This record gives sequence, C-alpha cells and structure tokens, in this order.
Amino acid sequence: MNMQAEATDTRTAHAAAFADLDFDLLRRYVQVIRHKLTADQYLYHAGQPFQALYFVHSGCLKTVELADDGRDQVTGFRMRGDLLGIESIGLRQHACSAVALEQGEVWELPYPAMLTACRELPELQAKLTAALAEQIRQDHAWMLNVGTLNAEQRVASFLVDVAARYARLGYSARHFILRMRRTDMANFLALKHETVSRAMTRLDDLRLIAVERREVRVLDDAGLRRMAAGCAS
Amino acid sequence: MNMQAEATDTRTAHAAAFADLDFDLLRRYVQVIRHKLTADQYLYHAGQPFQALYFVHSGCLKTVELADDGRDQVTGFRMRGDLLGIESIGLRQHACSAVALEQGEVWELPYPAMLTACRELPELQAKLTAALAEQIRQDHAWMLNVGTLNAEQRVASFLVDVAARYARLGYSARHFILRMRRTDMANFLALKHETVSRAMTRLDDLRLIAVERREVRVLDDAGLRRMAAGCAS
DNA sequence: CGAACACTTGATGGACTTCAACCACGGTGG
DNA sequence: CCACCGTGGTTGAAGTCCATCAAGTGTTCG
Repeated sequence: MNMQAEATDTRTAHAAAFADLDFDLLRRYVQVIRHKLTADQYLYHAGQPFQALYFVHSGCLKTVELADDGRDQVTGFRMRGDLLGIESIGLRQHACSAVALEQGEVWELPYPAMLTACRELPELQAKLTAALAEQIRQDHAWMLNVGTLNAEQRVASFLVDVAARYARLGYSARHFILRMRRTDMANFLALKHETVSRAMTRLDDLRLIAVERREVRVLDDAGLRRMAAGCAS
Repeated sequence: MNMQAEATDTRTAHAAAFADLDFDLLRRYVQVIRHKLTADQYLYHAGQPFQALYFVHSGCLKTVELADDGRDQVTGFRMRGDLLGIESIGLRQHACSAVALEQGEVWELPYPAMLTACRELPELQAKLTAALAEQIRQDHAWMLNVGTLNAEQRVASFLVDVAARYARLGYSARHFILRMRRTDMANFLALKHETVSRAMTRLDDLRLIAVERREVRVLDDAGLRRMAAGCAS
C-alpha cells in the first residue's frame, strides 16, 4: 500500500504525532495536570462538560460511543502518546466516554489554555490539526475493514494494528499482551466475543499466531498481514 | 460561529458549519477557484498530491477509501456547504478519492493559502478545527450504527440522516431524490445492494416511506426514527 | 475456598450474501 | 419510430457466516 509516502499503514501512523511534543515548552502556556487512573475508571462520561484534552502517558483506554437507547460502540483504543477528547472539540459536552482498561496516567490539558497556546505556537496548532485529521483517517480505515473483511480477517487486521502500535512505542511487535477483554475487541470490530474467540483460535490453528488468553505471539507476520488484507487464503 | 449548542444529532450537525463562512473575507487571503463537475467525475484520486480543500457549492459527491487489494469503502456523501479533503491534512497525498454523483460545482481552496489565512483569521482556524472534529463525530456515529443496527435499521437511519441534511439546506425533508445508486448506499452501510433494495421495500411495506427507485417520500417520520434507533418494532 | 468474571467451545438458527432472473428506464442508431 | 442494449433496481431461492443459546473451563480476587 504505497499510495502514501509515509503513513503507509494509516491506522498506525495515528495521533502519536503528539508523542514528540515539547511539554516543557507547552507548560509555559498550559497548566498540565496529572491524573492517575485505575482499571475500569472513567476519564470522562459522554454528556459531561468538555473542558480539556488528555494526553495518555501510560496505560490503555477505550473510547465508547453510546446511543440513548443503550447501544454502545467502542470507537478506539488509546495508548501512550495518544490524545483523548479531540472528538468533542467544538461541543460543550463530551460526545463519548473514555474508560481506562488498566491503571495508567493521563495528562490533562485544559482546552481554553490550549487554544491560546495554539495562537502562540504554530507548531502546536499544526500538531493538533494533524491529530484530528489522522483520527479521521484511522476511522476511515476502520470503516474499510469492517465493511469489507470477514471475522477472521478483521481480527487479524486488529492484531497487526496492535503489533504496529507496540512497535512504535518500542515494545515487541512479536509478543504482547492485549489490554482489552474479548468483549471490547468484539464490540470494536462489530462482532460478538464468541466470534472473536473462535477467530483467534483459528489464527492459532493456522500457525499465524500463538494465543493464550490475552497473550499473543505472532508466528507468521507476513501470513497474518495477508490475512488482514483481503486475501482469501 | 456558535460552538454549536445543539449537535444533538451529531450526524446532521456536520461540517456544514463551513456553510456560513464569509467568502468575501476569505478571498482576501485565498484564491478561490471554481470547478464544474459532471457525474462520475473524480475531484481527486487517492494518491494524488494533496494541495487544496474543496467547498461543495452544489451537487453531491462521495468519498471512497480504497485498499491496494481492490477493496473499497464509501466513507461519506458531501453536499452543499460541506468541506472535502480535510481527511488528507498532514499528508502529501490524498488518503481517499472523491467522486461526483451528479453535476455540480466545488470551490477549490489552496491549502498553503488556507494555512496562512488561518493565522490571520482565528475564526477560520476555529471553523476548520470544528469541521475536523465534527467529521470524527460523524464517523463515530456511523460506527455505532453499522456496529449495532441490522440492515433495515441502517437504511432507516441513513434516510433520516439524508432528510435532515436536506432540511438543513432548505429543501423538503419529507420528499427527496436520492443522489446515489443503491450500490453506493449499500457500500456505505456495509451491506449489499440487494439487501438495501429489500430493506427499502420493507420500509415501504411498513408505510414508513414510499419509495420509487430514487424518489423517497417520508410517510411516518416518527416511525422511521424509531426504526433508525434500535427499536425492534 | 468459592463466587464472579473472562474465555472457550459446541449446536442451532437466522440474517445477510450470493447467484440468478427479471423489469424499468434512457439513450443510440438502424 | 422503435428495436436494441446497458445500467440500475427489484425480487426469488439457496447457501454461508455469524449471532445466539448453552455449557464448561480457567483465572482472579474478595
């Protein structure tokens, strides 16, 4: 998938552009507030006043979109270097919820201060805009996957994506621990958890990965990628 | 530029915030170039250099995400007041393609000029940022729908959305002509065109709408909305 | 230790896809 | 003018994949 010089895999090039931000400089304009999170803790609820963005310093969170009739949809997972809350920019209240999957730490960036900082630091403005655009591309890649891939392929694609994100953070792309439950993966991939479970064991049977609950070992990276693309085999 | 108090229905509040832009003012900074489009004409192809955003002045276009293996996914439809190309901000090349569904006119806004204009006009910067965030919310709403609704409900939801967009443009929300083929609707909704066709006739049988090919009359707005939400009945 | 939760696996049914035929419309050219 | 063809849309029948229901295993934590 050339098409795009860098950003080859648009889903991995994601908002992590924010990771290399100069926080010392930023702190001159914005009072950065640290928050520790425990597993299952809400960072913010849909409907709460939108007042800040959040930079993930450690841990993993999920964002959940919910309808008034109770339907819910996991729209993404965020790790170190990712920005949270950007989807609510321009609103008075958060459009979705963010929940920690494990303990971790986020840095709160009050939005009004960010706005003024953006005027002083064109670089910051550019990064924020880039993060927003990147989020759109990530979502579109998701649409493509969910709209065109079957269950096994979606799960394979998800694993390839997770591996790439770990690699980007300096961890192993070959061996990692999933941070989310099967239910969360399933919801994100528009499947049921039983289907995800079966897909995982199938990928295991095919010797593409070795799974044991949340522990994943990538045995055949190329094969997994082939599966993640539309390849029938 | 209100910061939109409403946006209850995030899918309809969309990027049209750009519609009320002061183009006379903008023209001082940006050379706005008009382009006529005919049906099926590409405004830009994925992979082409990204150099401008486009404001839709008339007509309707679809944006299409494509994978190297040939899979493709319609990620949205754009009408008057909508902004095109924002998903490629931060890249050198367009991340997706944009195709006209009928004849129309778009206004090209060269991106470098837009960037400098944004420095001079904070209002413009705010609108661009808001448009990006709104696009994310639209995409997340789509994810929620595709992830949780069955075929009939998705089609109902789509029609409610289209009706709202027409209403916003001053047209009838009760009687309109769809601009896209069944295949495009189906692709967008992650279904097959036969399924969309069947869903449409089912909604017709239920007296929620009256369909004849692309012509749609909304007979029971409340019922259609109920169907579009997760209501079983 | 036991209860709650997460995950796996099996059996069944249903919703959507696939394949196929048919119809309606619009344009073209004989 | 109308036969002809291509495209888009509808409808039917059969097949497939995933959801659902259900049971059972493993793990974690009070």
